[in-house]
Amino acid sequence: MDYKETLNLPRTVFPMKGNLARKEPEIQEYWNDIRLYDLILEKGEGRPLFILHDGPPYANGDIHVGTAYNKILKDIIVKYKTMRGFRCPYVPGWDCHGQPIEHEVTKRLGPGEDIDTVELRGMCREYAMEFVARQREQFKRLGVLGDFGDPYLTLAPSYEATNVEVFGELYRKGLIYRGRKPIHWCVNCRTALAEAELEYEEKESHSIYVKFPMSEEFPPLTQAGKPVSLLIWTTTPWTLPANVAVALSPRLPYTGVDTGEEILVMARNLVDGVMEEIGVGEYTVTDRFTGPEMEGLHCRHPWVERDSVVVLAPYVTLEQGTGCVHIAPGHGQEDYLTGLEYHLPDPMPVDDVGYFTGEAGQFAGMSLEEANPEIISDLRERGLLLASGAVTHPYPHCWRCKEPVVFRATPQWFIALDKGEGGPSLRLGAMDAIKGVEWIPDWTVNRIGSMVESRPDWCISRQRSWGVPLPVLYCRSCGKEIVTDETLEAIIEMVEAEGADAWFRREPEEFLSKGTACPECGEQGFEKETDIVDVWFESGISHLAVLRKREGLRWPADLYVEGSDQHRGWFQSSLLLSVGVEGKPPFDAVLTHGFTVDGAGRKMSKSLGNAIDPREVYSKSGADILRLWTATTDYSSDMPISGEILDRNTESYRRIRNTLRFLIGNISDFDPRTGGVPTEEMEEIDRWMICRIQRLVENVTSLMDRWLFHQAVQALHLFCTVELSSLYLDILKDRLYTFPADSRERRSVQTALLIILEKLTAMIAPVLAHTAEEAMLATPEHLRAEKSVHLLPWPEYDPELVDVQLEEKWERLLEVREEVYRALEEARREDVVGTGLEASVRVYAEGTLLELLTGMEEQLPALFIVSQVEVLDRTRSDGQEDGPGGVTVVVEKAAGEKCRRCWNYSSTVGSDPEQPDICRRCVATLEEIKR
RNA sequence: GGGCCUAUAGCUCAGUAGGCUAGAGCGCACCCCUGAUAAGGGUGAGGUCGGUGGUUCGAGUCCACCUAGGCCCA
Repeated sequence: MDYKETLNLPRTVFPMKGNLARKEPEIQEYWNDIRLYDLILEKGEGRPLFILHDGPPYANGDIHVGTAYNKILKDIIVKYKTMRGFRCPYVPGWDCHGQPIEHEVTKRLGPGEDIDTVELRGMCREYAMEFVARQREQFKRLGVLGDFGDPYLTLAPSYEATNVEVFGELYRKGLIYRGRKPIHWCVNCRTALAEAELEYEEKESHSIYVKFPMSEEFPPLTQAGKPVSLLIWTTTPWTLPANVAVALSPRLPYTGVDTGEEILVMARNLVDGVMEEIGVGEYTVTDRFTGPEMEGLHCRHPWVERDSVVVLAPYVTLEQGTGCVHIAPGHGQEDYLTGLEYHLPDPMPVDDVGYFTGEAGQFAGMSLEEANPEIISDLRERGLLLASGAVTHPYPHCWRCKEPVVFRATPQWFIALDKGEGGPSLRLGAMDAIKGVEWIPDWTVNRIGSMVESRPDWCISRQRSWGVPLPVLYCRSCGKEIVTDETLEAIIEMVEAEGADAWFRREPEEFLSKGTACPECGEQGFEKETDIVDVWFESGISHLAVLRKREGLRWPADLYVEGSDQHRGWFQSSLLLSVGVEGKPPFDAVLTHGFTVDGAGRKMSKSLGNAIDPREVYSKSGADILRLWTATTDYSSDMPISGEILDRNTESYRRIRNTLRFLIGNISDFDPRTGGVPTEEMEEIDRWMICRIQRLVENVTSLMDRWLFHQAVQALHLFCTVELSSLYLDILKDRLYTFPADSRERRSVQTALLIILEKLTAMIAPVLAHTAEEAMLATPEHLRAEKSVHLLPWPEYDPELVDVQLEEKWERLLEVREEVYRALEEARREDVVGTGLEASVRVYAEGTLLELLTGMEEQLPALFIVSQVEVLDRTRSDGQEDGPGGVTVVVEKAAGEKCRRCWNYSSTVGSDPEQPDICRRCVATLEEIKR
């Protein structure tokens, strides 16, 4: 007879192999069919809100592993909070405007293709929407749940209009002003260029050494009675008209060099090289001094009637030049910053097309190229030129026309960080707001704090087409800026109705009531600002445009979750704009995660070839593998990912999956309503497991609440591996398989297994979103509480079910079990036994342990998974050496024959002549089954 | 160059207010099982806690410096 037929072996449709690549899309389709996202929100009606406000990724390119990480992490949090009883509407967003898209579209158009702004914007919109659509599908494929049918887009008219509202609000509060800032400018294309639009190529430039004569006393040098000059070196003579200062290093040593007739100031370590360059062989080095000693002294501009002041700048180095750097705040980024620091004037004598204006005096009307030699010869005539030559160096060129670009200050709009009209400045307000926010991990508060503390005013102008216009009109005749409630209202209304295109399509007068005259000069002609607003401004208002304006949401958000680069980016722009408008931060908590790096901790890059493509992972291994990786990785620093790391995660995944499979398979014939066993009537080990699962719930919940997802998942995995698979489930097999299906002993296990299955499935659901769902759908229908695992509540910890005494007792039993296994392994190696069931075990113990074991003697064979166990008093036995753990274990071949049914060895095998190859217990079981 | 951060077995992580021979799981090696079977069980080998110096009776844990790496800035 084939006794296998008489066993209760596990049965399930839940396959061992996940085949996630195929299965996950089916599950997602199921979610779609049952409208899961809506169902969850409906179920959450009336519950407290938890708002995780999504930071908008840029609508360009496909998702990479960092984006995937971010979205999955958010999804895990949303799913967890949902299960914990919150209503969590999640509205994904996209950042749709900006230079990279405009650049890409312009590039596709080809060179020299000048098209109308509105037409260009249309193409950009199309481009952005294409990537929104692509990324949306990719995010959904990761298992992310949210309002993907109606995401927020920064190009939506009402969103665009919010920019104008916020600009108006800040303008009214006096936080916005017009200033100047240098940008890369192509005089040929008459356009501003972003860093990405520059191509660095070798260029031959002038190389000149110029004297700036001191106009006041500096005793260490001037006491000699000779003229003293600072010696500068530059490759751009045309920037000299805009010179206002000479910068020295705050650290390096300087010296005066006496040529006989005069004294030249330069960095001490550069003297030899410089003197050779200017062709002076005989000289003496005089006093040594430092930059700070000269700070604030004045020199004369070579020809303009103004002084040039001595300042200090950290970027002055010994790499080239003289250690004295000519500063023209309108012509360089570093110069500009120094200008801000010292409140220097910023003359800008160069116009849009690269010609000097009247401000350049004698050089007015010349192009920069024409002016260069003129300036040099003028310097020579004045005796200020010490050397003139040529130098070849990398220089930025325009990506379109390939011509060299210039650095040129233009009027731009700024948000003032330090202006406070009747209140604290934006900076102080933001610093204060930071204190009221929970920063996760906690040290990130320092990072955002120091950044806000030290950042310069925020330049919000961009010389671009693809974005939201700065809503400013100017008087055509006097240049007066016009920003009034009236103009703002008109602009907001039109942008709401037609999108920001309205600004580019309409005439300036359409934003003014008829007959409006300039309040300054009384004229009536106006023009529009052509700059658009910085995209960081746009995304920084998302909390207002989305949380405030959308139904069902709430301002401020509970949580923002982004990568660490957003301390400079979105976290900060959102904070500043929120403090500016509302006086409060837009979030209660901010969780920052690190960046993804490869297995060696290095950043991912195409050239290194170490990048992992999330799309490849989900289409080969499954999104749940990526989700598991996300959850098991500590986000507080860099998050490594590599083939090996994914492999390890896949292993963990299989363990969890198979554990679920075993649980599901063994409750297929169980219905708790008819077969459930009350906890107090359960077998002791089953009660113990009920206790363990409570501990697990407590632990995992606490870790999740403290944002320690990786530890929570580790705890779940450990539970599956250690407590279930290698211990409990292994022990149970005999009871589950060989006992009568409806016996109390078997129903007791099944009751426990079902409880464990339910809790486990629920707790993995936020992470293994698909697998948990699949597991739920694989359980018998009458056991399912909901249509989807994501509609379930999070398991509640019940301290009533924790029995500390029971735990202590079992802890000791498990220690003994370990000793038994060590002895069994020894016996196996000596060929005494193969499987544990071939063994009979004698355990020698003493004291309380002996008492404990004697009391459990009946159950020990099951616990050790051996056929026979005898507990003996060690103190009464001779020759038994002390074993570790307080016990000594002796293994022998089990007595009797192997039962063909339950595989235990027993001397009762053969006692029933009709069934000679099974044990007495199995004979009885078969009798019962027959009935 | 500056600010913030990271560095514990091949991989992912624990290491509580400095205190016994530094832990776990995975992987690996070897063995068992074949009634969770492209599964399951067992035993075991892996770490000078990035390096150097210091504080201390005692440091993975505190301090300084260095190295490597990450983000941001220059």
